Amino acid sequence: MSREIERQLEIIRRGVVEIIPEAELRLKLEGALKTGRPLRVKYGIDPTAPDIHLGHSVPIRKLRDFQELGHRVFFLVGDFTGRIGDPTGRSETRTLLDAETVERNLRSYREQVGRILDLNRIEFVHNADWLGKLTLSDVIKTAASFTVAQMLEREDFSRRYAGGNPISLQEFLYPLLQGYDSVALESDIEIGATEQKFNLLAGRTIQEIYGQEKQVVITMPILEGTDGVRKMSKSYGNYIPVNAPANEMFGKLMSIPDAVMERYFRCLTDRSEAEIGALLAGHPKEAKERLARDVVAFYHGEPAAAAAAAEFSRVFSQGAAPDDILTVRRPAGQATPLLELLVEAGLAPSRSEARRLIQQGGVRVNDERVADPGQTISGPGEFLIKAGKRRFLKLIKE
RNA sequence: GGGUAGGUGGCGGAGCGGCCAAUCGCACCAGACUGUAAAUCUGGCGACCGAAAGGUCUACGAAGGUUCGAAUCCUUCCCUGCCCA
Repeated sequence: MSREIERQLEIIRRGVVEIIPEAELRLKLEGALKTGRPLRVKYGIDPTAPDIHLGHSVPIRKLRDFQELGHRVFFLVGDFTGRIGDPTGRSETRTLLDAETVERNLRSYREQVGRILDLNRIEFVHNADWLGKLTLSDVIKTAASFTVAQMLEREDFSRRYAGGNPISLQEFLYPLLQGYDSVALESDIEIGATEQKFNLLAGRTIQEIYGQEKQVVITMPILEGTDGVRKMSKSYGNYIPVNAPANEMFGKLMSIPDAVMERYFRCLTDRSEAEIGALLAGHPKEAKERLARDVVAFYHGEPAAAAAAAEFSRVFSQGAAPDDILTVRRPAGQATPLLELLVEAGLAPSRSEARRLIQQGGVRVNDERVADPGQTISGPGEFLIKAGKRRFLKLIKE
């Protein structure tokens, strides 16, 4: 039995930042094994952000570990707390989402998360079910367990406070409510990114006031985005969606700086430390290709990953056009103005931009650089238009 | 409630009557270099017209006003920080 516990602990420890406290986790695992009652693992999600990217996949992959170890994974949909908005610094009061929107977001969420773990073994719960029923006395009881000074320990609060930026009082409620969720769920373990640490720990405090056994907190690293510097986030534009097509996912993975390859291996693949070490000791490009293939294979399967790798090498190493390329047909009888074509096909956002692109030598037609923004294309025939490094268009004049 | 400082482009942050579509930094785009990297260098970076020079329109919290002319002055309103209660 202790061997089984060690086995589970080893899997759980992999890739985590902190387990608070690990001794309690061991006890909980022992209890679960003894009674045959699996642990309840909580993970909170925000119903306003249905775009799941590889950064989100880090904690979700950890949930997958728990799922495979036979524990119960709960996805807690923050449909109530979503009204408050997690204090991320740029928070503003969010408009209340109607049930329909929450439902639609959740469907999209499920579809995406289903790419990472088994949906049939996940329980989705909504915190509006209980938070909406709390009385003012309940809220006061919960609020009494924290002081303002404790709240201000939270990094984003202290930073904003020190910087003279606004902190809305309701933001203080967020960790309290998230903590209460743990009470309602009788959570044994809560998983979140390191930036969630304060909120996760609040769960322990609040469970204690309600006389429950405290949850164990597991924090997961925050993955850098494709810029290699800032955290992966949709608003920074440095993210890789989990539902990105294989080729796109591969390309984006290849664009990360070498320095974060190690992080990506650890957070996104199942490679062992020894394997990672060996790969990093070799040629960086090969290591990065391995990384990209591993990750793409996880989401799209090995054949698709191999195809993406081949396509990548063809398009970018050799500068050839990709397979599936946007194609536009125009009558051969009249000259097609290149400027308009670029905008209409979405290769440039505006005519001004398209003009700039041409003036800067960023546009090629059949591999020949275009110098004149007034250039037109006359047919008949096929023309391969390339804008910048990775935007292609095929024009057929017929 | 009183005092005081502010609200400028995706962000930070200059400007404080005309030379401002707005210095600069970040982000972003293109070119060079390369391992499609990253770093670096060069150029660009509101929209529309133009080969270009240049022109037109929309923008500096909101609405009015003063002026030949306002991001810059005045009035009202909205929002925020700080200090005092």
